[in-house]
Amino acid sequence: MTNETTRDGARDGATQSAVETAYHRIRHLILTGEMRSGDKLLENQLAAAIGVSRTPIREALNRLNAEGLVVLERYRRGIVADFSLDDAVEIFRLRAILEGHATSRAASRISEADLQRLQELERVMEAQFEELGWNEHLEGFDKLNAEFHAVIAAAAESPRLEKILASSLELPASIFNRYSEPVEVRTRRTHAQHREILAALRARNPEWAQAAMNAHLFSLLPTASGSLEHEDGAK
Amino acid sequence: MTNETTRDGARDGATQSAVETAYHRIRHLILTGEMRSGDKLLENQLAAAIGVSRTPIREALNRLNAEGLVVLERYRRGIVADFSLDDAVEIFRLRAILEGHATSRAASRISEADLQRLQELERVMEAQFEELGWNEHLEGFDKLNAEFHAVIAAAAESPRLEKILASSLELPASIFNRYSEPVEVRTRRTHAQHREILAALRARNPEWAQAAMNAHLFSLLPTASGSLEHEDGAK
DNA sequence: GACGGAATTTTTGTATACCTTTTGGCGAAA
DNA sequence: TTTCGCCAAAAGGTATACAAAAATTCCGTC
Repeated sequence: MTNETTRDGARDGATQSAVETAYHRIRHLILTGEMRSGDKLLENQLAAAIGVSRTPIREALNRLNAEGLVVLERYRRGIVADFSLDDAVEIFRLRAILEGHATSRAASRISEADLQRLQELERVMEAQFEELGWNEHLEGFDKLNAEFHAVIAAAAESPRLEKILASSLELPASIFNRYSEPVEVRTRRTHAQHREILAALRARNPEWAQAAMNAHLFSLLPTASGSLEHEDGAK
Repeated sequence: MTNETTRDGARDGATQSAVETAYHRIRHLILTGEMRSGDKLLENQLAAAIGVSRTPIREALNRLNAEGLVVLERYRRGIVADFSLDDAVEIFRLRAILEGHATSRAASRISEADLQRLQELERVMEAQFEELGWNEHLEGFDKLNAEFHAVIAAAAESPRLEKILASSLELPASIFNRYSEPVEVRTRRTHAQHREILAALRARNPEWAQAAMNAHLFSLLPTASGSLEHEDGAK
């Protein structure tokens, strides 16, 4: 029962702590949609599934609670947070403000190496899209896209800003896809916008970079007309 | 030694949890300057002082770590975070951006009751200042001022924005006073600025309100010339 | 059959015990 | 005297035990 690692993907050199393991595992479950809004998060169950005791599970849940991904109430079972359309809009609005600011700062600070990295990331994203088509490229895309934005956030050289963007303004991909335009519509535009952001950073033009990032994020901003046809029978 | 409450100010009706107690107590120690940057936060010691076990202490320290007030490293003793001038500038810049946005939103949403509350808060702040003078009014001022800003943040009706402002962009008062202009210079101006923000909110003018809040915060933004004469022997 | 409430089970909150790692000191060798 | 390394003490990390609250079940009553 209590062998150390039941099965894991994150087994690098330095053994990571039990709470890190638990945190990333649970977070992944939520962000990928394997656990859906309202699902119960039972400490014992999670502890057994991940192979650690309740203590690190509780610590992980508290972090996720602070990040807004789970809802904890005293003596009540934790549940996966629910994201309404309003929540999605709020998150994108705040992302636009903060990531726009970050991009502006990055324009005058980013290193040549980071610019190369951004270009490489975008190149791979577009190549995967050409190769795999609309839907199959999504799994790889999310990861690469996250790093694209993370590189820019880091280049802003504002640690608190970086942390807020990374931890307080996340949205599960499933929720995002529910409220946003369908992939087919937004993919090509996203690539064009990424290229423009990159160009603005290369030009070291803060205003342009900020505006391009804002345009990118606001174009993704969920609308009531997002994709009403989805309506599956879950509810 | 281990009686439940050695001494406390937060003893309301509903018994609050041990971690809440610990969190608020430790946070207060840091924000008021009773514990200074670099001071060691030993779990056993805090547990004994507050009268709970290590478990809630650890939870509280983790929250404070996420908020940036303490620094935790695996297997290392926690310490009170150090705030450089750059940190203070960063915090004020982000506060200006986010609180400006919040004030803009508040202008078109704030209730009459909240406007009354803001006016009352400002009235008391000014009265205490007139009565007590430059320095003695400070303890009361910090609390009232915090509520003034909190009321506006709440009126923006953006829960994540409110949470970020309340938890990720705090600065210990002692640090603030170290880097900012001396009280005598800023107090009267602060009151005038508060009145202007209130007027802009009353006028329900988002641009004005945002600009007034920005002016308020940027005027407080620490500068290298802040108060260089302090130079005590700590360093 | 539906409703209400008490007993039981489940689940979370806190304390404590145990393990791993760091920290600091002491002594030997250079 | 300094430095290195080892050992003991201290501190954090995790597991487990116990307490308190909530969720659920099971009856009895209407």
